[in-house]
Amino acid sequence: MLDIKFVRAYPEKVQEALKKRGYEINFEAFLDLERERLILLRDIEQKRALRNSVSQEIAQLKKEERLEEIEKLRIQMRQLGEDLAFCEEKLREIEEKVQNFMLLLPNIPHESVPLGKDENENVEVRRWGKPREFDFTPLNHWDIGELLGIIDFERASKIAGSRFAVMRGLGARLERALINFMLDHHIKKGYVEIFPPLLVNKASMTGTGQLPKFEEDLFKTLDPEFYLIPTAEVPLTNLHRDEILSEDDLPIYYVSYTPCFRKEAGSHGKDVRGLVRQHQFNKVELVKFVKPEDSYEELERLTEDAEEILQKLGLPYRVVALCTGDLGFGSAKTYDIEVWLPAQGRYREISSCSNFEDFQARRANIRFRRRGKKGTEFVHTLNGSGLAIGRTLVAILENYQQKDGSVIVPEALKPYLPLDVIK
RNA sequence: GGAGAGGUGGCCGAGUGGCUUAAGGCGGCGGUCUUGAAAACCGCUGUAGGGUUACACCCUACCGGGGGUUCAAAUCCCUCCCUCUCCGCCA
Repeated sequence: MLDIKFVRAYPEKVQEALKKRGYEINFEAFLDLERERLILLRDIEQKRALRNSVSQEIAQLKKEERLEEIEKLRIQMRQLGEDLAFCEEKLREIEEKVQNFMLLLPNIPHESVPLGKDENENVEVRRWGKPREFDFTPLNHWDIGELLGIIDFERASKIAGSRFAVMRGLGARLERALINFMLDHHIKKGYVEIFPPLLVNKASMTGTGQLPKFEEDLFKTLDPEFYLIPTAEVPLTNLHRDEILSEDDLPIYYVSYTPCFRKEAGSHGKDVRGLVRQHQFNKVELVKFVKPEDSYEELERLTEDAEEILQKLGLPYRVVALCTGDLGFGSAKTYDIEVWLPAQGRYREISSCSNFEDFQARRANIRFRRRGKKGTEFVHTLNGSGLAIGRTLVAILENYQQKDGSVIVPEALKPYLPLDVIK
């Protein structure tokens, strides 16, 4: 959420910034509501002040047993109370409208974010590794997986449906090896491992920005009502919801392996085959809580931490800075890491690292107090995949495949999967 | 699923209708003392919104959420949520 005082004071600045993201927002109705809200608020507070002082007076008169005077004041105050109740109801309605408007405003992009209208205008920042030259036509990962008997899509669709996979034998072990390899890497870099609940409440989903705008992407349970997490970002960021941290607690680094659940509504026809787009997938996620002045430096380091996984695995990749039009709802700046997939002949997203600045912190009410200073400030939150497990597995199968259909196990993974080849 | 207890400021914890603008403690900040630190002592210290150039001052709200009774609610009533304990069931 944006700072309402800022939006109120500089609506044209906010409008202009959001235009860069492709949002055309009219602030007139909002500004009218805000004006009305403040007038009403002042009126209500004055009435409350009057009631409070008269109540004090009544207490005093009661001691002196001046009953007729009390009765007179009571009648007046009953009248005021009814008036107040009416005004308060009206204020509630206005506040709800204002709140709904604010919750639907996306974050303002950082000044360093390239201008652009969609993913075609993202800017490549750097490349690592050289795509391997094949002396045969590389297979798709789903063909490799089926040939090796390590991924079973057919039975997955029988027991669950489309966009699910069964990992079998060495496929399951490879998945597990990748999880442990990534977790250990990040723990060494100073992240604290968390294993959180995979079902969360509505307040948590609102805190990180999935709700109210993206309800249709989420799986939900009935009775009792819970949401399945679409990413560990949700429980991790909400760990400190409604907390006031001390300056000495920061920065906080968390790493977490969790399954993630997404409806993938609106992606019909995209990536229908293979592991790239699933309703359930595993991911290792990084989340940081930092002081505002450090957040852009922390974004660079978080992105590097994710990149190092690909470097260790010897998988070629590139880093792109998302342009204003492709930026996620709550993000002020995002780097995507894209891994090379030889069968598709292109780079595909495997990680997305974002600085939310105080956007999530304001929604989730995550603050900190500076040593020796009065008052509180919102922390900055960041997160990034480090990495998506399924897509990493795809990249390994495709990049390390051999002519005979077997797949070489990358050196860095051998402590976790003590084999030379998967065959 | 059944029975019971409880949710109060950064933390602990008192408070059952009006001198509560929430006692007291811990923590934090400042000071005295000290070569320095600790201890001791003294003072200050909740969050948010509005009025304001102003974290000076004034007002309002906030004691799990929502609603109600009342001139007045942390306190009484209703309702929902959450936590803990015991029993039952269970990986």
